[in-house]
Amino acid sequence: MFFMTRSDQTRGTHETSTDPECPDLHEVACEQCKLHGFLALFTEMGVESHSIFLSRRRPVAKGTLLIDVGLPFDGIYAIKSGSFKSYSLAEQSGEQILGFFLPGELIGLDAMRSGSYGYSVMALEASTVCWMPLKGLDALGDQKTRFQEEVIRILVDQVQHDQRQTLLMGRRTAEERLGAFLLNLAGRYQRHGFNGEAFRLPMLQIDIANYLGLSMETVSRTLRSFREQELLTIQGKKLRILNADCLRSIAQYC
Amino acid sequence: MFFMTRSDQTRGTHETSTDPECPDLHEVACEQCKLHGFLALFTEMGVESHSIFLSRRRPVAKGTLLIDVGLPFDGIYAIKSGSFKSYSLAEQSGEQILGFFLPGELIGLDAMRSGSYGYSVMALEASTVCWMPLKGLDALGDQKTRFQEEVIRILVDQVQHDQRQTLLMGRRTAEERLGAFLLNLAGRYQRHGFNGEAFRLPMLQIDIANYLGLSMETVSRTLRSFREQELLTIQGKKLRILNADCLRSIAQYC
DNA sequence: ATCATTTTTTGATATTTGTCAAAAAACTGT
DNA sequence: ACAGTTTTTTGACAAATATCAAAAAATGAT
Repeated sequence: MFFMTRSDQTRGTHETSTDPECPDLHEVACEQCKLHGFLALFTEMGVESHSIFLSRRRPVAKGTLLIDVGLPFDGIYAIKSGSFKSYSLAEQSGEQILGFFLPGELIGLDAMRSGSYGYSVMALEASTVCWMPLKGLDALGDQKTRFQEEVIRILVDQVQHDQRQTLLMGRRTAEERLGAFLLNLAGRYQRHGFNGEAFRLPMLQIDIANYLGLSMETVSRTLRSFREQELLTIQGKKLRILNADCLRSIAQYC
Repeated sequence: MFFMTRSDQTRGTHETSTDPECPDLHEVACEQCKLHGFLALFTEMGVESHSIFLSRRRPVAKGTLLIDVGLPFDGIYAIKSGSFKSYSLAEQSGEQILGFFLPGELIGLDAMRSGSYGYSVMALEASTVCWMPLKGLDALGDQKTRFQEEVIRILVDQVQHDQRQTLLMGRRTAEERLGAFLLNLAGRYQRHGFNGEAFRLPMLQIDIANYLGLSMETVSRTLRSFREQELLTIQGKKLRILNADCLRSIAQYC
């Protein structure tokens, strides 16, 4: 009671040193990026096909729209560093968060078929992306098959991710949802070569709440409860998972 | 108050005639089935490739496992008639419903990559399926490209469906979830050539509850509320949507 | 560093939903 | 048609979460 307040234990002020193992900005190596499978393929295919799919690096400032709903499909984006949220605007309830994107992940492949993007995508922080126009596929001839295999691989991964996500959202309690959400982020960071125990939580709590179908206040209170159970610590936007096993048992499916 | 009870208005006994427009069993025409795109492709390709993908009709009794978790991938199934649920078994909370499958829909394409099915699939009623072994793809040579385009098309559809589903699950209230669930089913029936206003609800309410992360009792009470608002009627397993606009405004995103 | 703005936290209260128990209704097989 | 079983419905109450209002903390700009 008189030793330390919870605040002293778990939340840093701007003077407190932050977690040294947690990077200030996540930047994925090209080898860890989902675009890499494509690129490796093009290298094998030779220069001419590679030129069709020229990938260009581009910075995106915080709050900028990378994709606006309804824009014609012009290719896919890979996140090099930073993070994004995708959302749609519903008449009645305003913005609805559809998902978050982390370094190494692809945006927009699902718009290939309909021909236009069905959502908007905004940078949550200063970020960089690589862009791949995906035009002139037919010029590849029979090598197109290899390309398609890669597309199928990625789509199947995405189907599995989305289904796990649906499961997550079906969970009842705020603890289950938020726990599963954090473990989901941890797994995605780890899959791309980052520390899955200490990472940035780049989105606002109000966006997490919107995404998980909870109120902002419940997200805040549940995070406090996790801190009090010593499952994790939060310093600013930096999160450290202290007891992943326990968090997993709370989240139930991950 | 003394005219009719709600029960008289909206629920039939076994003597009451059921909705004539709602079929007792949904059976999709081959032209409406997602497998049809494949089949059309094989016809174009000639007999030899068609023989690789020989599709066989097969009845499945109620309660039978079509797929058991962990079984090696041996092809995809298309539902000709009836319905199925997919589920996984979690240590702690038992069965977790992952989704429902209706006539015209495909099961198992996402297991192509991992090589084994990640869930079990059980018939909710007496059903028939078509099976396509998906082996010997390489023998197709450069026609494989056409096949893969079809796979991509289906996977993209599935990604979009799953993302809409995730959205559904993120909705807070029981009315929003159940309304969105029913409209989702309606859309899927309609897409395969059935009446989207009067259709069977082949699954148990307890399975709907499990899937939506609600209690069985809340599902029952919410359906009653929908009946009292004259948004729909239910006679046994037969559902009729009376006021889709209002249901849509309750469900918010559909 | 300071001030204005945004974001998070906290408390009090209302609403929604889950849980438990029991009754009613629907389904199943004979 | 009947009896046993499963499924759905209902009521009472407990638990979880939303909402509203206000304070505290963090962030951003000058």
